[in-house]
This record gives sequence, structure tokens and C-alpha cells, in this order.
Amino acid sequence: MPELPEVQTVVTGLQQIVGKTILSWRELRSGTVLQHLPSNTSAQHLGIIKTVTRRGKYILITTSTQITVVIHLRMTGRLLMKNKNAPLAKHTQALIQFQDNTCLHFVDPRTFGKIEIYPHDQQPHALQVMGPEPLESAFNPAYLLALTRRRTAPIKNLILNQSVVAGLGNIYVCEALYRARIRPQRTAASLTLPEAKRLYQAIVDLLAAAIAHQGTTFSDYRTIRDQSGNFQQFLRVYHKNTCPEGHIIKIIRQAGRSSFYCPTCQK
DNA sequence: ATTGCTTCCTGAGCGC
DNA sequence: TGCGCTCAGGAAGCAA
Repeated sequence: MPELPEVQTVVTGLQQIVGKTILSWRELRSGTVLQHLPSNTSAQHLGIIKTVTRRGKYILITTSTQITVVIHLRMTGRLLMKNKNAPLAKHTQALIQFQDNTCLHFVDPRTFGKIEIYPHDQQPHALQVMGPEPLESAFNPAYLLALTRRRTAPIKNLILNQSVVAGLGNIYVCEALYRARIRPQRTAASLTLPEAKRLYQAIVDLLAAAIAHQGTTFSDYRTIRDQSGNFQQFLRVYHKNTCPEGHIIKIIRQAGRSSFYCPTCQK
């Protein structure tokens, strides 16, 4: 599933659409594109792409006509750059067509992904309450330790929460907790200062390494050139039978998701 | 305020 | 071979 490193890889790839003129968008599956523009705005004149950026797991595309296109891939969404008359893959839900005969395809089998079109001064509520970017200075050991005080939720649930820290999903949370040697079911408040420091460092190092390897392809994620990521070969606990030390991995259920951890290495 | 459960959806993998 | 069942999970919405 696309988490921060995968979304960052897509956004980096999408820098090639900056400067392109949008001709139109097409919604092939009803409900995929949510339009929040005033009713007197013509959707046919979306303008020229100015920027493509990332916030958490959201992709933000701004245009010369003061429009922001917000895309969330959820679990199985893909964005693929193709030429105008390229055949449509199964589950292609929407298309953004450019004047230069290229086209951005949004493919999503499970249909949880969304494209939202906003005026530039509006954005989804989730972005307004989103926590700091983990690779920026607002996210640091002191911030993480302060947030965990008086919180009874498991540490895993806390760092999955996008309003605590942006961009982490199930894979990187499991991996970060293994690298920090902390069990996922520990209450947040039970973390010590050294543990908070380890967790911070594990998150930062892990995300940087995953970005350097174009993300993790577990099932559906691809780059915009339809290539797999390479970080899956560096996973230590997620969907593994044993950790690198040879201990048997345990699986428990938390926040509706599978937690993979090593009962020996993680305390 | 915080926590946790349910819902959305379809393909893969499994047992029989 | 093919059927039916279970599982995968991000985030909104809601209940406690």
C-alpha cells in the first residue's frame, strides 16, 4: 500500500507534468472524482500544472487557474503516465488528459482511492488536522515523547494516526517498531526517553531508505512508469516468518490491521 | 478528549 | 476445476 515513501516516489515522478496544460478530466467510475469547485467554474479550463507536492499520503497538484487537485491512493490506487491512445488497464477509474497527448491514468481495483478538486484556498479536513511531516524538524524526539504522555492507546495505533505524524501506514509502523526494539502493543505512555529517541530515529532512517529505493511494492503499488519499488527486500518483520536474528515473528491484530513483531527483539 | 469499532471494496489464496 | 470463504487495510463516521 502506498505510504509516505511510495507517495513521495510518485510525486517525484510526477514532476514531469509541471508545465503541462490540462485539457480535461474523465471519470470512468462514478464517485472517483469529487468536485468542490463553485458551480460556475468550467471544469474544461483547469489550466497549466504549477506544482506537484506531497503532504502525508496525499498528492497535491496546483494549477495556474487556482485549482488544487488532491489525490489519495489509499491501498490499491496507482497513477500511471501514458500516451493519449494507450489502452485502459482494468479498473481505470479516472483520466487526466493533457494538451501534449499524454494522459495520467488513475487505476484502483478496490476503489477506495479518491481524486478531489478544490479551489486553491480549500482542502480536505484531513489535511487541516494532519500532524507534522516525519522528515521535517517539527517531528523530533521531544515532540514524540510529549505526545505519548497520558496516552493509553498502543504506540502502534498512535503513530498510525495521521494527526500525530503524517504518512506512516501499517508496513512502516511495524518495521520502525522492530528497528526501535519496541513491542507494538506497548501503551504510548510507557515509552521512555531513550525509546522515544530510538523510535524517532528508526522512523526517519526507515523512510529515507525506503524513498531511496522507490518504496515498497507489496501488492499494487507502482511508480508512474509502472515499475515496482525495491524496498520490500529490506523488510525485517512485515509478512516475514522470522526476524533477521532468526526468531519466529508473532502476528497480532491491532487497529483492524495485522501487527508483525519479534517477541525476542522487541520489549 | 480519546479510543476503538464498523464500513467501504475486490483480488488473492486457501480448503474442500 | 471451481466454488465459497476469509483476508488485506486507510480513513471517515460514529459510539462509548
